[in-house]
Amino acid sequence: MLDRDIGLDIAARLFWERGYEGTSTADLTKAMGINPPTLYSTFGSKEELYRQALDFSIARENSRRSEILQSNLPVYEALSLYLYDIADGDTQPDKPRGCMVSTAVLQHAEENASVARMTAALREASIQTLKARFDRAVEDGELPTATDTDTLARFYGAIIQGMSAQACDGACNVRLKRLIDIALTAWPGKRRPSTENSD
Amino acid sequence: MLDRDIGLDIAARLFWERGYEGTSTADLTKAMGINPPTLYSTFGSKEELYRQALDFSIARENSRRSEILQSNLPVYEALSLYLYDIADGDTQPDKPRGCMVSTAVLQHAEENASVARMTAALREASIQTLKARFDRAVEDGELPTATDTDTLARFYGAIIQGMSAQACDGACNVRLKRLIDIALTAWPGKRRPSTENSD
DNA sequence: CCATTAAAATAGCGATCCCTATTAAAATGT
DNA sequence: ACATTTTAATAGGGATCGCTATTTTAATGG
Repeated sequence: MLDRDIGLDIAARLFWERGYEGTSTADLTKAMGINPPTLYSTFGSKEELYRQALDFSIARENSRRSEILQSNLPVYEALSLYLYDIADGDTQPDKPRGCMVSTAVLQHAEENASVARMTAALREASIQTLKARFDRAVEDGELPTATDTDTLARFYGAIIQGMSAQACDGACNVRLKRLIDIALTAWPGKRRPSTENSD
Repeated sequence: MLDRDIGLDIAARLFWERGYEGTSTADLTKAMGINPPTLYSTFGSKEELYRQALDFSIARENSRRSEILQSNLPVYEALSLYLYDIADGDTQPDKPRGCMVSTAVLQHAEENASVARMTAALREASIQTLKARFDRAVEDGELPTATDTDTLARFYGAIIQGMSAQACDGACNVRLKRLIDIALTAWPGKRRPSTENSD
């Protein structure tokens, strides 16, 4: 029998690269080096395995990223580092491009609607985490009282999703970070350096 | 035999909703009311049909959107209307959510790599169209000479992709437009109204 | 050492995938 | 009206889908 965490790591990587519908149970068992019955006795079903692989991967990333976001840094600095960290995650060498969650299962066959709801809920949770940090910034006087933190969180959520999409299409680390730098000029009260070429 | 354009319209809608991998040829023939051999004699293959359905749909949208973008309006106004039009397209009633191209085939099985390259090329073309408009704005003195128009185009491209993703997750028209309004405050030289709630 | 439990591998279920050879129906020409 | 061409429908091929019953192998207990 295989180690459960190793299996989840292998599954996560396959789902990450090929998506839920693009990954077959044959792909999964082959990559894990197990037989089909082992997959089903260990993880329940393909959908359950996907859920567990997502949880497993998110748990790993979240410790570092929530540390950045919930640190005592000024909210603007924390957001910057958070976005840079995501850009790095989208473009790791020897890893699939983009984010495993941000752009997963957006289109899908009817039979996979519950899987799509799952990833959508994860994306919403990620936006709510951003919003909560922004709300704290308002309380701390770092942002104007009447700031629309919900829209602000959805704006940076859109940036995160856009970065994932562009990373899937081949965009490199540096290109994503240039994009982040523009997104950060939309921060409330920030003065804009007029977006010029450096070369 | 069915009318070719009607067939493409039906196919486009199915692919739009379910994605390439989530749409089967049985779905397509059933929705068009034809038999499998007719599909293959008319459109060649599933992949060819997808390509033709994309071209067909893009041709329809592009006339209006490139009119907006290439009009004599100031570039900032043109961009605003362009983005609003996309937000509307992402949230049409009785149509699938999101954009048929912006977030299509980001993850995929190996066997569908050529389909993914196709949609990636369409996204890149869309970004280059934006960049070309921004370059013209630089020539016309609407933007500083040293503006990094490439990054600026990729930034608004990311917004477009993020909007599509959030529309797939259920975001409404108004929510997307609030998001656009923030994105527009990142426009070079724009003064930022500090992003407050209107209610 | 044998009986019993637990683990792994094989084999294959019914359904569906994309696509096509073959048959049936309809349209056309003289 | 009949032969010919064109179009549509059926049937199904070979492969794969997610998943499981069954068999084989291995580990454990007395």
